[in-house]
Amino acid sequence: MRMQDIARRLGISAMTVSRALKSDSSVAPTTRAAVLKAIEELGYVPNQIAGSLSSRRSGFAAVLVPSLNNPHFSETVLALGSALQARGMQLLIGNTEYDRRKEAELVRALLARKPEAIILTSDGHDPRILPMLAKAKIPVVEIWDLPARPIQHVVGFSNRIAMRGLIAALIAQGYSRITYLGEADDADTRGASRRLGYCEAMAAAGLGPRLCSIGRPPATMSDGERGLDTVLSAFPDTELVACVSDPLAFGVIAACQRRGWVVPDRLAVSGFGDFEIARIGVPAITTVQIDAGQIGREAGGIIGEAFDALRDLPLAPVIRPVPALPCLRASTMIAR
Amino acid sequence: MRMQDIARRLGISAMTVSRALKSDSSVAPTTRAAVLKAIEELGYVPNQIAGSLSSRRSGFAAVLVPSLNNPHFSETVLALGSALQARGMQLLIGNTEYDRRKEAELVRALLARKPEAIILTSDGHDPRILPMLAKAKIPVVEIWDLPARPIQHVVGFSNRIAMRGLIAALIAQGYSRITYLGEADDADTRGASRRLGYCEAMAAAGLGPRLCSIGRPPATMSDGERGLDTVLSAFPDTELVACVSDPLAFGVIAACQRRGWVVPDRLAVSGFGDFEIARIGVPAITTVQIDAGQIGREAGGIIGEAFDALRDLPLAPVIRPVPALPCLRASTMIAR
DNA sequence: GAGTAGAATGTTATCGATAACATCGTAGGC
DNA sequence: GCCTACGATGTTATCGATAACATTCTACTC
Repeated sequence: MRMQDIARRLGISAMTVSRALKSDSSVAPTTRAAVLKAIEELGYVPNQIAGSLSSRRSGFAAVLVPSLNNPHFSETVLALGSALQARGMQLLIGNTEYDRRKEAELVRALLARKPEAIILTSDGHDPRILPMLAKAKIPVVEIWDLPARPIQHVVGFSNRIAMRGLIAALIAQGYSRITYLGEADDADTRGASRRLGYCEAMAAAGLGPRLCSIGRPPATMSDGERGLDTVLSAFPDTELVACVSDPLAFGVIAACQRRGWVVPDRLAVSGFGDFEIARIGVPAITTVQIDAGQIGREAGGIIGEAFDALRDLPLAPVIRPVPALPCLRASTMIAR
Repeated sequence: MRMQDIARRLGISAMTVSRALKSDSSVAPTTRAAVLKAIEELGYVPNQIAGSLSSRRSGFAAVLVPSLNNPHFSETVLALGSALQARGMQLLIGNTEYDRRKEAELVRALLARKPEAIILTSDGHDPRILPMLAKAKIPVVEIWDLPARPIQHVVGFSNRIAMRGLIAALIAQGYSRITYLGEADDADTRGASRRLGYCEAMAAAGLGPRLCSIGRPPATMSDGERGLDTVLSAFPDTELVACVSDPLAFGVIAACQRRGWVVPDRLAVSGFGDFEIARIGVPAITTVQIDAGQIGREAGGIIGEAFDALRDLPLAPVIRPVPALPCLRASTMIAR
């Protein structure tokens, strides 16, 4: 069924049907009512593919995340989706699985759908995506990090500085034998940045780095459970395990509890990200607070601004930092 | 840039370029190589919107889930995405937020994109979506429940029977003062089914229902933390709190631990879904095991079969039950 | 060497909506 | 009462790829 069919049924032209469906055009109220009624009765659903081709507006925005299982990214995607829905846009989600090559393939596949904006979870990108993005001439927003050479707009925070701040705060609490537990894969630059931040904070305090790694990103609770052994065999005198993320930290704590160890008395543990589990779990987990929803909302806002800006006068690149501050909780609160 | 431009550059026709891009057509190897080279050099990205309109194949499948934050649904979506990617299809994700009206709107919006299949998270549907789905003439798969009147294909399990089985197993363990804690909203039929299963199991043992509710779906860990008070004020003699989901159960356990209560000695707790947290948390949580990934993979498989089946001879409706069995763990293991 | 099969490529029409321009009619100003 | 302006609607061309059919041209058969 096409617009033509609706039109013929009412003795009008397809164009009038088209106009009746987009509320801004000038159509007589009675005509519009008749069109909407006919559409309802016939169960007509417009073909947006044809509409997109003709109007050169796909109604899509594309977002690439490394993982959907991570509650943080899903929350960002959720907030972004809501923000864009207000502008009548659908979100196309691509899952890179922390794989740079996969990201490049997805960028190509998604650009073929002519998105009107694209959101990348900042990470080391395959250089080949840059010309493709440039040619697409659409707003690009990188989220979840502050890249050294931004492509265009950015909403995020420095994973390095945030982790450095957390470790510095913990050192200030009196900890010194702090061991870092992260993922094995360096393609995940967010993980690598956090590790670097840890190293810097340790160095600033005159301490050497104590690095362990387990599993591949994203780090899971199960990785944390196994990770405790790794940490203890490499650095038996560890006082505090600084984990790359909250789920990993939770796993380490669970492993401690299975051994009958009290956290933080026997071993302290910190995470990153302020997942719900960090607030609710017992003990509550010391972490870096990130508002994943805010990142999505801000990114949606920037895309809105970019659309509102004149086409010929594109919006100047926006770099919008979001807070990422240490939050000390019971898992590292020890009287000394 | 269009195919025309590539073609002109090589002195061939656009059609040949089109054929070179889809490997099955007959194009001379040298021609194909030249085309691919030119495309690479020029950074040409085909316009899939035009392609879809012409070929009447959108390359999309649409999936509707009540929530993306729920690790279960995101895992299903992930597995589904991988299964469909193998067939070169992209996944369009819609978030219903447990809202039937929203679901209906999304179905309409997504059908306008001409998906080649649609996956619904089974729930009470708005009746208006049925004619729209019928008209779309595409495979429809309902997942995560066994609806009484399936639309077409189904991959899921009976939430009612699964919960009934879990409660029966717990009663067999010696528990009798079992209080149910779920969400307040009945629009979430999966939650309502689980509650019904609880009631049936209690009735079968000659016990009356003890029902509490907290928050709106999806139940969070925070809801669980607050829920303990609700349960105790309504049924102070409760021995076991049967929660509608694992995160809720985790919250209840956390609240117990904050009170210094030992789970399960002072109060036992059960969940539903076998989330990672149920396995890793201490104590491990008694639950109903569901393989969320399997649901996605099976759904993808059915869609594949439906495509392979002749267009005129559509695949007969497939009802594929997945296991959902009780898994007794430490959170209810008490010597009696 | 005529005939034919089939590989390689070109031509034309089409998918279904919408942009851009054209037309018609009527209300209101002078 | 004529003219203008604009509201309401129609017509035509177009978006960019691909299906379907047409056309070459080569290689091989008998």
